[in-house]
Amino acid sequence: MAKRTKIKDILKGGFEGQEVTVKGWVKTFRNNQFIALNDGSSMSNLQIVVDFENEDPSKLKRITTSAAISIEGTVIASQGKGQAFEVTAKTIEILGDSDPEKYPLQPKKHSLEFLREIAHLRFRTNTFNAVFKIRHHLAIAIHQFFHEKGFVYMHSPIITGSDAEGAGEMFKVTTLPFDKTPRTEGGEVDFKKDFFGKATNLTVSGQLEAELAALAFSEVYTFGPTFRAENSNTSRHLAEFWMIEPEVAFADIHDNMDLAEALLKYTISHVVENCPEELAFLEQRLSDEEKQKPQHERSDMTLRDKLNFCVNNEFQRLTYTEAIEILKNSNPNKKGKFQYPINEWGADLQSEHERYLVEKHFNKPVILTNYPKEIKAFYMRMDDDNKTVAAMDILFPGIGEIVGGSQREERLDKLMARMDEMHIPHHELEWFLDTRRFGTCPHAGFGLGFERLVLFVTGMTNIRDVIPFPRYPGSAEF
RNA sequence: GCUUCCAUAGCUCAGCCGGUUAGAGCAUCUGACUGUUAAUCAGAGGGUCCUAGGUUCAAGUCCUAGUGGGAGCGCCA
Repeated sequence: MAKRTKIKDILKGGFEGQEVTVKGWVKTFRNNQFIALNDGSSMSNLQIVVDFENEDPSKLKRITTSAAISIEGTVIASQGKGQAFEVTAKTIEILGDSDPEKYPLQPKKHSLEFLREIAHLRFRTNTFNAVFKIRHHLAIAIHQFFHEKGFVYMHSPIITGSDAEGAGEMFKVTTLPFDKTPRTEGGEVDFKKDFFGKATNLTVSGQLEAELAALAFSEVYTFGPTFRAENSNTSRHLAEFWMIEPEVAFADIHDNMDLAEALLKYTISHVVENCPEELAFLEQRLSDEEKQKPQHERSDMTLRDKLNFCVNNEFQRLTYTEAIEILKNSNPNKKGKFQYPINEWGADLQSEHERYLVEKHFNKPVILTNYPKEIKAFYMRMDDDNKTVAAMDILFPGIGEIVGGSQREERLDKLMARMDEMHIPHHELEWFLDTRRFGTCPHAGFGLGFERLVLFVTGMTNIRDVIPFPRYPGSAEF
């Protein structure tokens, strides 16, 4: 095949006067003369100038929106105003036709809901080009951050034999036939006959496995798909999502907060530096959206303002107890504006409370720590007061909880006592308890929801629009 | 799972108090134009008004149920 020059490189300059071959998909074909060509290397299109008077009219008719074409031609300084360079076509080859009567995308704004229904084609839009480029850069930045710090990237299993991870409903993994499942004498499903010889599920968290590795490598992280079979119907939950879970030995909750804050700032500023074109586009998109909203709901910060603000300011750290005091004395609580009024210590915080703290009271990312033990998981380290645990949640404006983590309970007796209180059978987790038997040490970690980070950085509002093929209740298309 | 809003052309939407043959912009097709920038201009085609019941002389419009979608809530990352 003829060597292809990427459109991104041509637009950068330095090709003037050269013969090139470019390939891509037609965005628009104007005036029977100008092709806007895109190959995905850049959000910007390359203008191809066609000598229509000397070109086969039947071929010109096949240059339709989203047709794949190959052009040989010369790079010249553009005679038009919209771009610095363009290519005058010498030969045009149609690689793949696109029937304009049937192709659903037009050169105009489409609703995100419509594009979600044609997720296989939405990659060809500017918005999703930008979103998935940023998603890529965030993933790379995460690996880079941990690699530079000497963390070991650990692959935790996707199929798990443990049903005690405690992070929600799980998807069953089985090869047993549904119509005639083998039964034990007691009438229960006999999982001894199943593929793994036991009941298995898709993982809801790689944390417990990451802890095992952390107590050997000191610093590890996982980054992989995670599954929750919850019937969650919101703009920030998915049934299949990607999660980053670092786990660090010889670290306490403060080290944990420092790590999470540094990770978020590093990845966000990586995107600010490396994706200026994509951010500029999404910023414009967002401000157009905001113009549709009533005045009081509009944000006075642009997307890049928000990102820079987040990078340049300390996250607000406070304890659950302090947060309850603020909420108790807040105007909306006094005026009865909260759907769930805050009366006493111990109440679980609702999203209206989190939003008040983050978006109204502090107006910046907030790290909440030391929650009551009753509303947190069994593995979190008990504080000296025996009432709270060393948990930490990071709350972001517009997103809510983006990180959930804790210092882990490293003391065997205390850990087992908590398991008993929460009715978690020890035999399921003997392997986990072994880490507390053989060289236990203080350690901490957290889970970062990757799509929630992508949501924040792109300024998108529905999590289904920041993962290529979203899975949620009632939907597993493509 | 709960609350609430929505469903009319390929897309985005209008359609008044229930009353004639359901409209617009964009897209598509035909023609014109030929340095355009979501090109422009002229014309044409395009409808199971989500589905099923019901009320009524008459339903896109009102009622009930279902389906699908959005937003909010819960579960959480």
